[in-house]
Amino acid sequence: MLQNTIVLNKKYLDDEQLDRKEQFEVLKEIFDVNVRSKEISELSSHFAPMFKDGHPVHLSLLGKTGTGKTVTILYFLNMLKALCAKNKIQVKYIHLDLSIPKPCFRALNDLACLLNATKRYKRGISLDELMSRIEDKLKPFTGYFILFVDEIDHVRRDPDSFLKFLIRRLPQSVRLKLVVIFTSNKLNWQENIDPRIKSFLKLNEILFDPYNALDLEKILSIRIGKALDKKMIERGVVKKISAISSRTHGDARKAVELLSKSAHIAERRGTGITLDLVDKALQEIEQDKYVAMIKSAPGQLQAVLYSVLSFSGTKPVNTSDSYDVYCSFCAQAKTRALTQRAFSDMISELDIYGFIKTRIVSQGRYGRKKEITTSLPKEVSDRLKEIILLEFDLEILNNPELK
DNA sequence: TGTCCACAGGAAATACGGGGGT
DNA sequence: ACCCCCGTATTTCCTGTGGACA
Repeated sequence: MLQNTIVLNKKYLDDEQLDRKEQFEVLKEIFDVNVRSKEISELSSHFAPMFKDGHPVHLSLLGKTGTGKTVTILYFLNMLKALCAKNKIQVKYIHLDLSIPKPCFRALNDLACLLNATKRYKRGISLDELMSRIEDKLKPFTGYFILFVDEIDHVRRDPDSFLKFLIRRLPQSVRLKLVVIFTSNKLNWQENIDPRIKSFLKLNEILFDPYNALDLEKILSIRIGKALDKKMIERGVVKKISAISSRTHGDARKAVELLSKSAHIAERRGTGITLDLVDKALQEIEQDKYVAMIKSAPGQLQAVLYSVLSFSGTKPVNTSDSYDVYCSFCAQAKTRALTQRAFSDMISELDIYGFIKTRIVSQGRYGRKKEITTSLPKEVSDRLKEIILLEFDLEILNNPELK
């Protein structure tokens, strides 16, 4: 009845804390209840030729974040590996994780590192050199080589040469049978690649739909079984979380996060998880997102946000007015102020992140301006302002603009 | 219809900073 | 330690724009 009885094993609420083996255990349970079974069977038939000495073409997995692309394929590859071992088929797979955007050089370097072909370089070695080292490392190998490139569209700066290497150069210089699995959340990621490479790229596509409420319910139930005390959860909570999540994003990770947050709030309050708490958790997650984002943002962006937010009230502000405020903020914070041009870029960035909304309005004779409105609830914006002041080590700040 | 406001936003130039080579 | 190179951040310069106003 006392607090701390809700969460029994909190690491099962956060994948980061699970080691590989535990992750696979969870996955196995999930797949055992027929979640993603359609995709798994598509995968199976795609790789089936391997058992008849055939050569599957490359594969592209498409779907939004949190639809389980990575997880599913890792699970599948693991099974495949076991199956191959049983059938004496040589196979090796590598998971190249590009979830953090990186240039072609880094991507290749990462790949080389995964193969133990080189050490990690910042630069100072040519792309060509990297490629040859990778090739050399793979030359002795003759079986199937499955390269899982996660988030292919994150290769910035010259993605073509990266693909060219994988699709054209590598297969020609080694004897192994290469199967590349691409992952992307952009359905059209292939559209802007060099047509010459594209014509070489024969691929099969598998689409991952967002999870529906039923799937999410299954996934959540498994987590609950592992992590929480069921008795402390009000009836309908799982259904509610699943419904909200499937409606808004269909992202399993976020659904688990919502569950986790609800549990934490409940624990803090010493109550069970109720339906109301779920709403509360939802709100808090939203708020945390903004806070985390602004904390990790560069100082200039924080300053810009502060100056915009300091126009309390809902009336729109234009760029030059907020720029003035920004300048005085910088003066007090002893920071150098950016140009108006750069300031305007910051504003657009804040718009993209959703801190503010902007709209270009023409006032005819009186010029064109960008109207800025904040879309954040007051409490969030107050919280953000507080944090920014803290970051700048400014305790009190009188708002000179509000005279 | 033409003018002209007050800024938006593109392009090129320049400053900066960190890492590798020597 | 010193210099060079490269990627990124910021500045400088500039062209473009919708519509009220005359």
